[in-house]
Amino acid sequence: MGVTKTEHFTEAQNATALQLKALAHPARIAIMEYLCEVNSCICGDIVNELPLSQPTISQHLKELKNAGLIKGTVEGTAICYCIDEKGIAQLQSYFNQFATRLHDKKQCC
Amino acid sequence: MGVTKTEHFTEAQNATALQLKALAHPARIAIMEYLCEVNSCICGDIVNELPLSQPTISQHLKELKNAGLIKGTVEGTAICYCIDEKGIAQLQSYFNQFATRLHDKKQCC
DNA sequence: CCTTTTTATCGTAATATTGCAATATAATTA
DNA sequence: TAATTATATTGCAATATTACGATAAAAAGG
Repeated sequence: MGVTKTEHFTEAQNATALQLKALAHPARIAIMEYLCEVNSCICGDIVNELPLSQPTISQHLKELKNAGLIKGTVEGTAICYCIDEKGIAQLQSYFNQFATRLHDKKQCC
Repeated sequence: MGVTKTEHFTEAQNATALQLKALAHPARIAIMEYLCEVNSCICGDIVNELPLSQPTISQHLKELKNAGLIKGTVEGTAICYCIDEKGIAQLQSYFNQFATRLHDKKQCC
C-alpha cells in the first residue's frame, strides 16, 4: 500500500521511469535548460538564477546527477556542473523509438 | 513549505514537467508500452496484463489521459483506450530540440 | 590554523503520490 | 426494471517529495 511495486516491472521500465522522474519537476527542467544555455556553471549561479534556496537547488542537482542527466567536476571550492549528453540521448532515443513504433500501426480512437 | 513553486517557472516548463510526471512511473510506462503494442484495448485488458488492481489501473489511466498521453472512447459498457500521438510527439520534439541545442555547443566536464 | 567561499547534509513541516477495498456509476441485455 | 459488465470514485493508510533553516564539510588563501 502506497509504495510503488517496482519488482513487477522490467528493468528497462523502472530505469526509464526513474530518469523521467528526475526531470519531472519544473525546477529541474529549468536547471537543465539553464545548463544547456550556459553550457556549464556552478551551483551558486543556479541559486542566483532560480527563486529557490541553496539547499533546495543542491538537492535538485543531486537528483539530476543520480539519474545521469548532469555531471559535476570539482574546481577549487566550487563544483562545475554540465549536462551529461548520454542521459539526454537515452531519453531522446526512447521517445524516437516509441514514436516510430506508433507510426507503424493504425490509429483507433 | 513542501509544495512545488510552480508560479516561478514558465508555462512551458510547468507543462513539460507535468507531461513527464505522468510518464514517470513504471506502471504508466508499462501501460503506454502495452498500448503501443496492442494498438488499443479496454481497461480490463490492462488489469489482466499488469499486477495491479482495477482501481489502481483506472487511476493511472486517468493521469495519462489528463496529461494528453492517451485517449479513451466509450464502446458499450467499456472504454477503448489508445495512445494520443500528439502527446508523444510533444515529448519527442522536446528531447530532439534539447539534444540539437546541446550538440551546437562544446562540452565542459 | 583561521577565515572565506562554496556545496552538501540533517532535520522537519507541509504536501503529494501510490495502492487497494468498498462502493458508485454507466451502459447493455435479459 | 433487474441483472450483468466495465469503469470510476471515495476513503484511507503507507510512503515519497518538496522546501528551507541550521549546520557540516571541503578546498583555497592568508
